[in-house]
Amino acid sequence: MGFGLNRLERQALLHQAIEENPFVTDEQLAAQFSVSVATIRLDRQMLAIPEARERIRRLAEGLQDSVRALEADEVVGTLSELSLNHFAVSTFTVERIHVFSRTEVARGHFLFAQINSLATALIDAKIALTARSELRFYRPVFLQDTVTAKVEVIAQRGRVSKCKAVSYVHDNLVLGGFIWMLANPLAITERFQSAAWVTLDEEDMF
Amino acid sequence: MGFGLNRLERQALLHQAIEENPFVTDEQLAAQFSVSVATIRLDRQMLAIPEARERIRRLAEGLQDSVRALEADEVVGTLSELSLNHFAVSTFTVERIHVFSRTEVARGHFLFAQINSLATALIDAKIALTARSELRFYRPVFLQDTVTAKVEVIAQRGRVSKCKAVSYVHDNLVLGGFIWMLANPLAITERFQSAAWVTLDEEDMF
DNA sequence: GTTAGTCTTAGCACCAGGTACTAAGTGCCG
DNA sequence: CGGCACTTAGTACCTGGTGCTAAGACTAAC
Repeated sequence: MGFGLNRLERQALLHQAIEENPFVTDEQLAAQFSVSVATIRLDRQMLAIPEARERIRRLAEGLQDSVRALEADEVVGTLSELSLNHFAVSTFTVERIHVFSRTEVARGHFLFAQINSLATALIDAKIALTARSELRFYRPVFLQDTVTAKVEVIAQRGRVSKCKAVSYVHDNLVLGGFIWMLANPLAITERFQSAAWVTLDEEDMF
Repeated sequence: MGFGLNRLERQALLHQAIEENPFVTDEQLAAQFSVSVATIRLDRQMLAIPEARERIRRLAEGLQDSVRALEADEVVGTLSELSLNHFAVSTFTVERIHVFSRTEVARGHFLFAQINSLATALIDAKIALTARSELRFYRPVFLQDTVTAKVEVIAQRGRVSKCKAVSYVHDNLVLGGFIWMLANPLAITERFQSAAWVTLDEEDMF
């Protein structure tokens, strides 16, 4: 592989190879292209491609960022309005990872996740968990669409808040229904001992 | 910070510190805990914590894996049984990214995602979309728990399948309810022109 | 053919962030 | 006081690099 290439050809392929597998070392690349390690290093320098350890570190940092973003925001989508215990609005742009590759239609659970995150942020409590949901999915959402969701508290009984949820793409209703949130469930750390949670029955779900 | 600790205290905090920031080097840790680099190395060895470069590499590899998994699978969780148009079972182990960091309780939308993915896989059609859901969340699920979900077609009218959905951790009911799936929606590519989809009304939702 | 220029290579010193091991403290406990 | 757990310093070695210089190979122009 990679014999009889001139410098420009090799550099183009080099770029590609590193993109494909960022974990590859200069030594492996040298073997792959039948040149010396020194040549690979010069090529990398010309192409401004960082060394393997740096490439790996950047990958890992990207991951770190996304994990942190998820932890920090607690919201899928970007929160644009928030009035605690009243209503909240977020927008969410559908990316490649959210769609069925064949049809470019967003998977339903991402639409649910937006609503669910929004409802979690809306409840003014240290901890808020989803207790129930009733949702209708009216229209498919496509790659690149921006979905605007609004969740609104419409009733509250004890620790349970009933919220009305809707989401739109432009003026087209995408999803609508209700989601019930439970604030500060007792004894959350006593795994599956949390009686207060389990005993919520239909009566509590107004 | 970190003065006057004995070995066990220091090792516990060390574990925590590295988990929080996997990019930290032994030198930084040594400074943080006011001990020598050698001590940190011995501690890491005892705790079987790999070196910084290895930690970073694993993070980066995990990222690659997870991106691929999401693109490849189409299913959140691992499909363990599938009888098309009849029932399907999957398991899903709750990881760090799925939980609220404070409480280590899984976010509701991941539980939904498991059910939704399973229902999508279950319907024997080129394309299947979520049309409606009614779910109760009975118990919180924690980090490291393995959730087993079953979705079962209980009725079918035209292109709509009504499915019963449940998920458990061991024998504890976590989530239960119904999800309606729409098979082969017409004109899916005509964005928001898909009349057949929008005109589904309550009548169709048996 | 010679010469100039480009491209490639080898060799060397140096670096961070380690591993693996030995030897020498240090502090506390009975 | 001895003995043991713990900590530290020091050494040699490792990988996957950087940065530099000097030398060789090839080509193209004169």
